[in-house]
Amino acid sequence: MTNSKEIENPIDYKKTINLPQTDFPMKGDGPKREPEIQKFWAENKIYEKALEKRKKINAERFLLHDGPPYLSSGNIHIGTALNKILKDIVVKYKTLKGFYSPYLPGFDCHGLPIESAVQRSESRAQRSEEKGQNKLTPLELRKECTEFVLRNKKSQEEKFKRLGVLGDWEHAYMTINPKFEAAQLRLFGEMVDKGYIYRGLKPVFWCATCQTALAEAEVEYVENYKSPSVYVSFQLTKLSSTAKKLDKFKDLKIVIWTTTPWTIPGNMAICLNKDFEYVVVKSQKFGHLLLAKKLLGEFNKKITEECEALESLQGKDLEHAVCKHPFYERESLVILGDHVTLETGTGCVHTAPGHGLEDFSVAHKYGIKVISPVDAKGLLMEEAGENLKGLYAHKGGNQKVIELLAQAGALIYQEDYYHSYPHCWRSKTPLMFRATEQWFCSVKDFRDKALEEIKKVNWVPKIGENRIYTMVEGRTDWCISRQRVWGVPIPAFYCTGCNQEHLNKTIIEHVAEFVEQKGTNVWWELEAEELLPNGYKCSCQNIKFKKETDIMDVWFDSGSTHYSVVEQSPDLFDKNKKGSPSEIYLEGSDQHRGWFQSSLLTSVAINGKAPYKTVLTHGFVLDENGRKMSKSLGNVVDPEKVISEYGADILRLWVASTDYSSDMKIGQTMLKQLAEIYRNIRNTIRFILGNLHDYNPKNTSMFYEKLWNIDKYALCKLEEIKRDVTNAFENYEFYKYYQMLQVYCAVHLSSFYFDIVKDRLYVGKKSSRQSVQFVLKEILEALLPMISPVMPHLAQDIWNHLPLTFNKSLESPICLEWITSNSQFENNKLYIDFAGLMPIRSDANNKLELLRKNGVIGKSVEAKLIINSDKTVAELLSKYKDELPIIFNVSKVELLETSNYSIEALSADGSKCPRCWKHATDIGKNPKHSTICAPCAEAVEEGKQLT
RNA sequence: GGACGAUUAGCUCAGUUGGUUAGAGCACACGCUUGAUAAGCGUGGGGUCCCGUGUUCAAGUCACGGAUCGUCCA
Repeated sequence: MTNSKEIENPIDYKKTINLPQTDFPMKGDGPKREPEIQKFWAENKIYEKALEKRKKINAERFLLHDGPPYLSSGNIHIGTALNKILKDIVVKYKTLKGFYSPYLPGFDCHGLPIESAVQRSESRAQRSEEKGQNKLTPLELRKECTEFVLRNKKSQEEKFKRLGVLGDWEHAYMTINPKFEAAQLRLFGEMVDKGYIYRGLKPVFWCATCQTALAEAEVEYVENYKSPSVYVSFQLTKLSSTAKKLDKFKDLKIVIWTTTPWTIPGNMAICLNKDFEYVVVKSQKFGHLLLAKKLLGEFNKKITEECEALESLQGKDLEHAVCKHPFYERESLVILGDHVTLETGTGCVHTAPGHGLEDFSVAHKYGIKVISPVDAKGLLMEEAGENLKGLYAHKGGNQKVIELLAQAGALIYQEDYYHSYPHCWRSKTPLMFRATEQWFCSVKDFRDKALEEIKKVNWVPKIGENRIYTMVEGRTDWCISRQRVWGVPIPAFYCTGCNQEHLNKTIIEHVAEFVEQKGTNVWWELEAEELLPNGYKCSCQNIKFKKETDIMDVWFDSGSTHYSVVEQSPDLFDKNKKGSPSEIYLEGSDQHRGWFQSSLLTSVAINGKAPYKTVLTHGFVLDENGRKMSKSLGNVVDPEKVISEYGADILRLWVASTDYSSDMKIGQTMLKQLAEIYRNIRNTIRFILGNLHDYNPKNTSMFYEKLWNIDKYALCKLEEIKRDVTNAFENYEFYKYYQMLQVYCAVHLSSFYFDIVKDRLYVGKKSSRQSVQFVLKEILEALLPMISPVMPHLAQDIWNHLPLTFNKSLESPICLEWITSNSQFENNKLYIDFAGLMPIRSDANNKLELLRKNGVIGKSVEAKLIINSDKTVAELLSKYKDELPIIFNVSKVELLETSNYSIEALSADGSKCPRCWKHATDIGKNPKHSTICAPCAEAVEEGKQLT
């Protein structure tokens, strides 16, 4: 080309500038495009490949063991989504970090809510009507439950996958898998072998009409139910040494109050509150009586007397005193309990351990026997005495007891009392608490060990430790039996001859072998003798047995997963490894009472150690105003709707953005904000991709020393972000990561570095452009793994649009390595200098804004700055003299050393260069390029030589 | 009713052993930009630090009491 030609055909300088080029779309369009990305992951086995990569190098294992969500529905709610996403973030991060971190999802399949849902279901009701029957056999019911559960599992699984959660979904564990059930039975066998399992009486809600035990969920409370309320006196026969001053009242009686007189035959104790003040009064009609001081006024009104306190003492002084039962030759012990209140009654609580839960647990502490002389039909039994035998407790029983009390001179007062009382949801009849034979796990036998283990676990947040510690410390024995059919059977047998119970490791192993082959249905399919080892005999020589009909508490199922899932899998568990099988459990804070505890108990029972090293808990998800979500309030946020509107990455970003250590809020305001942040992050990366389209690291000999100062500064800022983000992930503080990522992209990159570097990228010389590109590549390579755990779809999308020259031997950023620090990029001097330059830049912006307001300039680059400053600042500025116009985004910066610091902004000298848009006084200096400024002319000439 | 936790700008979060005028990003308003353009830049307004009492020279921060919300338990 010659000069003359150029004059004839003036160069279109627009074609000589390097504008961004990329196909990476500005919009994520998650609702539409995420499923395609997920399909890609599945088809190309990205999860498996990421694991394989770690397995090859024999990487250290990091096991997050999945707490199984309950399959009572096919839908997932926002809390479940949060939980699964948190887990996925952890697993993806640990994998990037270099661990072998498999994720095996699980599902909790048994239990009453499922059994009830199936019984209530429409199809079920319809069918039973057609068949003219209402009761399914256990096997029929179990079949329907199985179908129900499998349907829900499929549906939940799809929804979890749509969140972008990767894992071994194909082999997800279910608590109805025969292998799982067999392992659970074996774990139970170990506990039996250690003597932790025993049979005892416990009061349960009992419906006499249906003749069955009811669960909490099946109980309805009826308001204004009429009960006979009675005040009853118990003669004191022995005082404790701390109550000697009461010796003088020889006829002293304790007054109790109850609304269920039929439970008096079950009375074994009287419970006082240790802190209350109790008084002795003299009644004209009844002699010396003892009751709580605060309730004396009420009591006086009832008996229409004005009794006065003669003596007073604290509840604790009466502990271990003894009374006589009003109509049996039996003692009733005075005990203490915190559940005793001063709301109504006398402050002395009639305690029948067979007829009330609180009574039961407080009596348990004192080793008091449980008696319950009521049969399944609600009739008082022989033990209650000839007078009461055969009477229905709630009707004739009540009446007769009152009569007997009156005869014994123990009835002080009687009236009708209206209160809310539990009823059966099916028969609508009043319930009773009835002690029945139940199976227990004796927690007290290994409580101390469990408490010791709790202290060793890393609880995140820390407060979780107190929560579970006090719960385990104060818990009574674990009642593990349920009178249901949808669950794992308790594999016990009873001799039909002598009724002896048979439960031991050998029997259980024998049953477990059947179960492993055929599932727990076998318990209902086979006869007792078929399930027992050949020729099994009772010590009474009988060979006929009955099977236990109770099943295990569903918490025992999930509480066994550390053994029945983790320890059974060579992939998840290394038999030679010491310590807990799982690195981490991650669930909602309600699981302190649930899964964390049931898992801890079974694990300590058989292994003597906690099943986890770390337990991370999160709070609950509330609506935008901090209210609980409920259908009736209409404030439920459905994760599926969030996904169909914003995409899974936005939902995942929400998870990362909020501090889960307490309750979290979600709503449209937040989601819209998150969508904005997502867009900003996305466009920041789009800018990088666009400006790297021609970048080929192989052909670039760019060394750190050659970089501009602002580029070096950008790299040392990047090092800071890399370090801080890694710390945030290590501490599971994802909301800190979110804040950092957001500020980094919006402030450090978009509004600072990218904005000032555009000039060099678009119109600068090759070396200047490559200096920037070197930095952009470093930033991009750091952002990919940083984004990948939280927004994997975005990361994959970026990956798919990387310039061709990038090394893409991997298929997905999920398989990358986590960022490592580069000490070469750390530059403390630069960091400090720029910390000094930033406020000056801010002052300059203020001046430029004034100029803009006055209509003198539009873009900052149309201006020049004159900076007056003292020596120190002047030295700092002159150090970066050449880069100041770029840093301040103006055409020229003039420095003056004066005593005062001030900045002046003026319209720049010269005229606008049509190529770089800066104002210049050297336009046309290069005769070959008469219309553009000198640096542009140089850049254009350089470009020509390159082509 | 009991135990535990939360409460700083419209939203998400900082705020160190108590120490200047309580910060950031986003959102909002107003400008600029058409070479990141259904993007980008600049400037600005916005706070009863849940309420009350106390300790202190000094309280968002410490103590006590209360409110609201949430979880578990009864």
